[in-house]
Amino acid sequence: MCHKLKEVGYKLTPQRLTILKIMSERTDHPNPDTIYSALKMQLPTTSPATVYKTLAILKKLNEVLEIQYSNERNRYDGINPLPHPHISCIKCHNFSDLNLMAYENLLEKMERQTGYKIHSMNLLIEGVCPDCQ
Amino acid sequence: MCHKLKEVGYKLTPQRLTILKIMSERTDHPNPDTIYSALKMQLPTTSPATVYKTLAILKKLNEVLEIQYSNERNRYDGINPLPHPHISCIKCHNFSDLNLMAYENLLEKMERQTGYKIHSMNLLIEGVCPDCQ
DNA sequence: CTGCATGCAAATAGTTTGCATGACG
DNA sequence: CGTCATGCAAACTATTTGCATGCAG
Repeated sequence: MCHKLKEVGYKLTPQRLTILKIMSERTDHPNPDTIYSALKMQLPTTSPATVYKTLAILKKLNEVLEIQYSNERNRYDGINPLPHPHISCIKCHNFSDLNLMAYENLLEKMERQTGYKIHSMNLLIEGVCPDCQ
Repeated sequence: MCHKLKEVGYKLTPQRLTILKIMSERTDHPNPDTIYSALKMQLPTTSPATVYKTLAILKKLNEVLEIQYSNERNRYDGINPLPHPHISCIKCHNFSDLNLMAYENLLEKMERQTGYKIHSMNLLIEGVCPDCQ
């Protein structure tokens, strides 16, 4: 991530480095506010604007995946920035990746079926997880 | 729709009837603002609040499907209120249903694979439609 | 030392809420 | 005629923007 930022000409500030670290470590798909809280722990004078600006950059560089989540705020995945399916529990709000073997095939199949040149396929499943049932 | 509303005890006001009409006729998955504009044509003194309140009711009664659409505002499908996949063109912003034959099978398969009791599966594909290529 | 990044505050946009008036049943 | 719905305005929330100051390169 650092390399990519530098390469494209962005400065490596402490704020950005910290956000990169957070995004590359967390597996829980944090939203901007969660990221801001984590960032503030280490840099108390930071602002939400910095988080939003940095996420925008990372998103543009495809270093982070933005995930729509019901009517809640967006979540971000900095570990696997390629579009992939997610599953979320409506009770405990657990939010995790979903390994769907047929996913890649599906994409090609869809292109053939629709004639579209597909840029992204977003699949979000919501339900009640085994523990909450 | 009317029947369902009455049944559950909601009053059939001109505003609601007009919104129901709009939602049952439009195939373009309008957002709240589009619905409000269409409503205002027939009832000029109406307000956005009424649209939001009515959509909330219809959504709760499963008479309308709410669709997440990238970072744009939600869209609503009053014709087929059951969750189903959508495909959208990032150039002309066409937004349409997608007939995906394997969809129902996929749901059962997912329940078996994940152990979740699935409430909804939202699939949104974005790309460039044949006309825009 | 030059320009981009930060952080604050203000602005914006979408949606929700409170409440007085009005209309459905 | 009682109750619920409406419509306005204000509140609210999340995000974006403008701008003066500060720091990376």
